[in-house]
Amino acid sequence: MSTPNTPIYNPAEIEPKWQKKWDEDGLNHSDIDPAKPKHYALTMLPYPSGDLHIGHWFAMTPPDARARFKRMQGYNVLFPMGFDAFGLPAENAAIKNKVHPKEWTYRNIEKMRKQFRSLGAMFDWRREAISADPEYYRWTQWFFTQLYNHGLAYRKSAQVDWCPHDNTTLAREQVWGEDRHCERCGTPVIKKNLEQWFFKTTAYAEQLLDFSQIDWPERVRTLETNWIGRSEGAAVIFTTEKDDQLEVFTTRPDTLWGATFMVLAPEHPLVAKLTSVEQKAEVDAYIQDVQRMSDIQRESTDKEKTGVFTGGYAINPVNGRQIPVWIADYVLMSYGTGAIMAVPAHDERDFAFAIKFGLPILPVIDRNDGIAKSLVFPGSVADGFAAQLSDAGIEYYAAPVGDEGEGLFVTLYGTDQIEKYIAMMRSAIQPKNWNEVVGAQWVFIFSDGVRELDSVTADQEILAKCKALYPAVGKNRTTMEMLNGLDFYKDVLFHSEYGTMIHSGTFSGTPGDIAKQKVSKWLEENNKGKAKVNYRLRDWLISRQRYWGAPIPIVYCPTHGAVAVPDDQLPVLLPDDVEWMPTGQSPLKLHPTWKITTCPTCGGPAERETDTLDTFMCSSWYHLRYLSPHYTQGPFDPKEYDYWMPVDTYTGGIEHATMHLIYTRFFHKASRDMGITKGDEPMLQLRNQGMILGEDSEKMSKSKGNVRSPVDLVNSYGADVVRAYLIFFSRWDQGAPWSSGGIEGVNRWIRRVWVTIVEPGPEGSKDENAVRNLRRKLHQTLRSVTRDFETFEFNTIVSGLMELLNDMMKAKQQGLYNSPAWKEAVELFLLMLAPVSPHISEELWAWLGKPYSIHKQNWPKVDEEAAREDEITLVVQINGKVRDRIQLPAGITEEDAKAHTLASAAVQRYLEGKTLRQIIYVPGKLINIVI
RNA sequence: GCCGAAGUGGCGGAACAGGCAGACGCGCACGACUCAAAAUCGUGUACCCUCCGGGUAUGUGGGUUCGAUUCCCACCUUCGGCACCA
Repeated sequence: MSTPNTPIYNPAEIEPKWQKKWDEDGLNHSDIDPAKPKHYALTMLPYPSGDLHIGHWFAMTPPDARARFKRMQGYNVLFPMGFDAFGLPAENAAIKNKVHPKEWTYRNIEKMRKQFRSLGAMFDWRREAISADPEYYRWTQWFFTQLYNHGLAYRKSAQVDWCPHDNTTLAREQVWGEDRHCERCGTPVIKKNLEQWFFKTTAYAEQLLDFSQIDWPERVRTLETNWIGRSEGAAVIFTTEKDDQLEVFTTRPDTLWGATFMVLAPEHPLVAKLTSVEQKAEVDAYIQDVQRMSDIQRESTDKEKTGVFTGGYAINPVNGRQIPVWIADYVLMSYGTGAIMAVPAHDERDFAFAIKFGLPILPVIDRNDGIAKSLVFPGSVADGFAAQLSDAGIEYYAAPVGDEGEGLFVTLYGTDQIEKYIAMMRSAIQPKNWNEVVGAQWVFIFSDGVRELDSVTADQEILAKCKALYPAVGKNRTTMEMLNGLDFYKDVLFHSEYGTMIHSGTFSGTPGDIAKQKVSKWLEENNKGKAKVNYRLRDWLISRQRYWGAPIPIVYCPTHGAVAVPDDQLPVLLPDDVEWMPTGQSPLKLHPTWKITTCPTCGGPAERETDTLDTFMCSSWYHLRYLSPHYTQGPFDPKEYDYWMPVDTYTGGIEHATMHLIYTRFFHKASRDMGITKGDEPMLQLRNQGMILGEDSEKMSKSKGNVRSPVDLVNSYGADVVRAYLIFFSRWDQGAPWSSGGIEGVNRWIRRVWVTIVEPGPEGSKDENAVRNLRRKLHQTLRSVTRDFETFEFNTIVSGLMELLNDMMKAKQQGLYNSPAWKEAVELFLLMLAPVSPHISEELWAWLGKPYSIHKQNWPKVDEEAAREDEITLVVQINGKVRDRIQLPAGITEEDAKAHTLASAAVQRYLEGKTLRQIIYVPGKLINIVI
């Protein structure tokens, strides 16, 4: 009940009041102060899309609270904010609403800035950076010319991903999902051949895999590691009949002797030269087919293998064997060399291809397990195969598989027979009907013994051995399935990495663990290849065929080619007077005069590059621009850099793991090598927030009508309540669906905080126990809140404060109001609340008559004496089950504790008639009696 | 298919060296206040039983241990990423 003297909580009044005062006083300014340790807290900058949504607030509020906590701990904290202001949505809005992108963008920035202020965040707006400002993109362009001059930016014609909706190319990182869609608009991309600019991110692949100097979440490190996709293997040089060198990359140089054919990507430059006259028509037709196919069709894994023989042959450098060269779309021009040696016996894809086209399969790795030395392809072709074996003079033992002759089980005994078999496979004769095989009956070849089998099912010994070796195969499968199943085959052959080499000339018998190195070494010594590491990571495509971005600072001169615009002519300004044509073409290209310029080298007539830079380039260095957003002598003031960098904590969404976070580390490392930045890493610690969903557990979207506007929430509850709720309602790293009931609970709590502190209560109690209890809870809470701020466990900060307030309310009822312990509790409570809900804590701090500002106060220290428990609740277990709880003094000795326990009535009851075996005592916590 | 993360009440979640499972909040039920409602305050709230008391519970099944949400193994489910990468 309010008395006339107690103020009423009115966030609508106090929040703007304090925001204004903090602004006027420059409370949130961060300036270099060598006397203090620095803390650079960075949070990913938003794109100015229109309004701040609840996701922005969820992303920013806990880091803001943590930055405030760090400041109270005595750090000089830099917590800046800015806008990633170039990008497609502005341009789409321009086309749709006939507003200039610049106007649209800056209007949104104005709006969002205001919304940020109502959140009560501690951003130092003097350090705001906007990537679309010429004073910003001048230096984005400068970075480009630096990279260009150091050979890290280059231009090439390549098949690139093109979004037909947004009319621009995309980096590989911006193409998502199974259907290869545009990260922004969801349209499936198509391939185009275009001259584009790239950054050599691949040159840093190895360094990007090294996370030893940074504390980043495992999840992000894994995503990046997979994305970079390091493969160790060897480059092997085959030669063609026409003496061209044909390099392949393989991770399995130990299987070189098993290469029975070669496959090139249809786009491979040697295809035309290799193709024989007879095969030309077929090859051309296939290449046309492939080009017509979309990426999705082509790269679908379940698609049946297609390909054609070129008519050409390549020579295997390890044994001089001629193998046929095929082309197939499962080999990608963009990885490795666009050519592979095919080892169907030990590679699943090659196997499928060989089966389909009747190419030989030659096992060269032994499993060393005494069962399946080698095993080969199908047959509903059993008869033909058997006849072939006989024709080749091979001795074999055969048994039919199944009751109705579904297949043939073949055993070869001894190396001589196997060699003959291999020779047969090498010869070009193959059963004509192999590619008509439908069923999957496998023919097994064993070399460890002779057996005549009546039927496979009868051979219990083999079955038992198989079961022991491959328990997964034996389970729930009939013998037929087991012998026929591809699983079994895969297990035996494709996972034979560490098997001994066989049928490999002088290398036969090489143990699996050293096979790869040994072959690689031999290749290198004989100039036929070398050990090589390959990465899935591609160079970063940075050209965008759009207007609203930083122009690529390049001029094309007929005599000097691509010339970087000199530093003193930067920025290359975007022209404002542009028109949008319905063709979707970049207005820069259509601008009548803008691209006409002179060559910086010779002064002759030249043309500007009309593509703009990927906006991810702007955001790769924004953390540096914050340091000195108006600096004109360089991208940043070195004095500021030396003080603030590197970023201590970086927060943002996980969706940037394979885009921005890779780019910005690349940028930093490349800049370091160009002498611009220092150290190996830009951001030491990274933490990711989860996502807030709508109340229906769906992603918030306007079309679903489940969007919560933070502005409305602030209007109804005040920023302090919204902040506390965002911190409290879920684990920050996970996110959760929004709950309109949940925020009511926090609203009640904030109001209770106000009332508990502001309204008087009964005074004068001398209850020492009550004082002790209050102080203990207070300092225990301080300890846990401090720890939780450090470790980003935000939700338990608020729940801890809730528990403390509950105890304070109890203490107030007990008559502690206005006592020294009460005053201490109120003071520390407000200090702990200050980072979470900065306005109400400032208001109550002032109401208490304390010096302005609460945010400049030091974070309190835990009084360990007060936090100490002086009584413990000893949990008494009997055989691990809780049977009793005993209150005992905290310092009690083990002996006394045991004596007390055994004396308790509850324990006595259980002990009756039982033998006591053992007593386990955990000091201060628990006693377990084993009987 | 490969890589990774996560499974705890009706819900969000807590349990921070292997030691009381379910803190805190939402929701719900009952009560106080009120003519009434809202607000506020109080009490209760995992499940089962024979309700004194006992039993079962942290995705499932095993294991280690005096003792497991926590460690180990296998499996199931969900989510995220990659996907013919040689």
